[in-house]
Amino acid sequence: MIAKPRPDARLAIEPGALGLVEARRAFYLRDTVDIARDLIGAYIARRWRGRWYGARIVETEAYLGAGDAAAHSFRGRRTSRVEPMYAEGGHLYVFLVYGMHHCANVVTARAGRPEAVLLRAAEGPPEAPRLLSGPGKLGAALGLTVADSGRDLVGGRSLALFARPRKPRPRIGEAPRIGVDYAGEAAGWPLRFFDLDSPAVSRRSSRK
DNA sequence: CACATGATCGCCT
DNA sequence: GGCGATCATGTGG
Repeated sequence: MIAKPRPDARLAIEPGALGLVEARRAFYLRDTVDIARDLIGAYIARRWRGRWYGARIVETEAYLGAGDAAAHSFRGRRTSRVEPMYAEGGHLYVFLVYGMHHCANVVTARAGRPEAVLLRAAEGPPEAPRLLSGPGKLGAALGLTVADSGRDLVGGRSLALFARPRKPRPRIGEAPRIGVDYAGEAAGWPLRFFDLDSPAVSRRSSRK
C-alpha cells in the first residue's frame, strides 16, 4: 500500500491573502546559484482538492549539471529518471532516494542544460516547526512524489512556486552540500544555502 | 537478469 | 558517530 500523495492539512495557505506572487519563467532562466539563493524565503505550493498547501523554503542546494560530479546529470547522463532536468527552467524534478524519500528539485536554466536546485527544507506550522526540515520530509509533507516529476511550475493550476517577498530579506548562510562525499572536488563546493534565522534547516549549519 | 548503491531520517549508543 | 529501513535506478554480464 502506497501512501497517497496528500499534503499535510496544517500547510494550508491562501497565496492571494499572503500577497504571494508566482515566479515567472524568466526567474528560472538565470544563474542556478543565484536562483538557489533567491529561493530562500520563496514558497513551494501545490493545490489539492481545491485548496493550496505550501511552505516557506529555508534551505536549498544547487546542482550544476554535466560538470558537477554530485549532480544526477553529471557527464550528461540522460535517462528517463533524470530527463526532467533537461527541461526548460521552471519544471519540477522529483527523485526517490533510499527507496523511500521523494526529493523535489526546481529545474533551472534553458532547455538542454540539466541544472537544478534541490529543496532541502521549509518551515512547518508553529505546532510542528520541523515538519519539513529535510528533503525527504519536505516531499512527504507536501505530498510530492515522482509522479510529479517533469511537471511545470509556471502557469499551472495545481503546482506553483511563489517568489520571495521583498521583505524581510533573509540572512543567507552557505556551506558544502550534504551527502555528496563521493563527488570529489565538487563535494566541497559551497552550493548549499540556508536561512540563518530559521529553526527549520535540516541540520546544524555552520554559521557564516 | 543480478546486484550495488544512494542529493535521507530517526533512533540508538 | 553508527545503523537499519527499503527499492528504483544504473550498470554490467
